[in-house]
Amino acid sequence: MQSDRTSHNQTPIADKPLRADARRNRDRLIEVAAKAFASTGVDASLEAIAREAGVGAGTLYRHFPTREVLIEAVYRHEVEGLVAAADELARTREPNEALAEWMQRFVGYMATKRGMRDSLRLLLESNSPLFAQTSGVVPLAFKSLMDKAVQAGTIRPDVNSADVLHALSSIYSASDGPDWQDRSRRLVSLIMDGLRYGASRASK
Amino acid sequence: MQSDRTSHNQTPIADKPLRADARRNRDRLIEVAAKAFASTGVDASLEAIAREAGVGAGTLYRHFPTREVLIEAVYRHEVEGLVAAADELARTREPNEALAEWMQRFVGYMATKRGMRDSLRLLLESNSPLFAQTSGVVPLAFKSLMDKAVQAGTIRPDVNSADVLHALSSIYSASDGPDWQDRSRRLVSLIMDGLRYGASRASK
DNA sequence: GACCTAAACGGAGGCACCTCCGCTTATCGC
DNA sequence: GCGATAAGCGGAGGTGCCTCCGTTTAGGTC
Repeated sequence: MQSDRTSHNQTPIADKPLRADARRNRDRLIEVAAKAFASTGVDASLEAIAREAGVGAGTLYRHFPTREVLIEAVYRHEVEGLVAAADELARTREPNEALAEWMQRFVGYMATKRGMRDSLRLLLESNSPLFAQTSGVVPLAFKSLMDKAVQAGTIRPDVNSADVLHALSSIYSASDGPDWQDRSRRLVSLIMDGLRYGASRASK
Repeated sequence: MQSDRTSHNQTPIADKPLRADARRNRDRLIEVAAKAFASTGVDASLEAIAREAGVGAGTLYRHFPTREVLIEAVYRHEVEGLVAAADELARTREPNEALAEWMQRFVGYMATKRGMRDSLRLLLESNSPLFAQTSGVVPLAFKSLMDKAVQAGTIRPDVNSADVLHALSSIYSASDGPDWQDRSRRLVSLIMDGLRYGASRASK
């Protein structure tokens, strides 16, 4: 329970025990920033974000000294959300259903984050430490969902999960027209049907 | 004298006939900006530049809508200056002397522009149209100076001008210590002596 | 529950960016 | 020279960035 006898709590990613109010403000800032970045883009006014979160500019800058740090935090939060959703679905739904649902969420999620597209791409290309930490966890979570469905026999076993994820990402990239929402949904369904095709058990 | 009968003066790089006051302000802005960029770096306050040039912010932004445009203009101006100096020296001095003098100027010039180093490198790497227009004129001017000295017999003929220019650039890059000024001067002299070594005629 | 202190807050203030628009002036035809 | 007028000027103003520091408060101690 307690291992902080020595004072070297400098673990690479120390989850320092923030004070309750600090943690509240931090979370709220990330939440508001995610919305702002998604709609306005990553150039959204930091002061506006602070204002909407109900804190002063000083608080924002204390938590996130630069815009980049805030962007990273938002990205990390979103990734965690996707993984958590996968876990939750895996626990509460049938494998087949969980997979289909998560795929829809993934594309919908990506599409709403249009504003962050460019900077995320930059982040991925740079050698940011963030990437090392979050890289791969989404594909991993997705693979796990697919494996479960394969085991249940509702989708075919001969499809590479990375390929499917890549396809989903492409859909997001192409989400530009006025009706991209519906089209994306249909495309995802199509992919899901492809997975079902020739499975050992019919899936509803 | 006048070829503007038709209204298509949209040459790629139109040297539009600016009004006298506009041209004055423009030149003054470039001059001040060059100094500011060299000392403070390319992040120098644009408002400060406008103030020092004795014009309003509006005037600066009308001439140079973005910081990048201003940087480009400064760079272009500097390149033109170097080329003009080469022409002038070639006309008014002995080939041998002209070459030595220009080399010293080149290094001195580069050294004072430390603040622009990074952004210039960026400019060179990017596919800015600026580069296509100015690329090569400095090496060309330098080669011309060297050729004249070779013809006069005061330097040896078997040295590649591009190599020498590259050496001069290196000196500039290494100009970091407290006495870089003197050291640079000595290094340039050394290179010049190397060029003289074994020339057909002794040069003073 | 009272008190203490380090942690956290938040907003005023200083600086910079950039735009907008009423005023000034160079230039040209007469 | 003398308008006319388009070109140019410049600074006020609205916004955003970021810091600094006096004030507030969470969370532990007795």
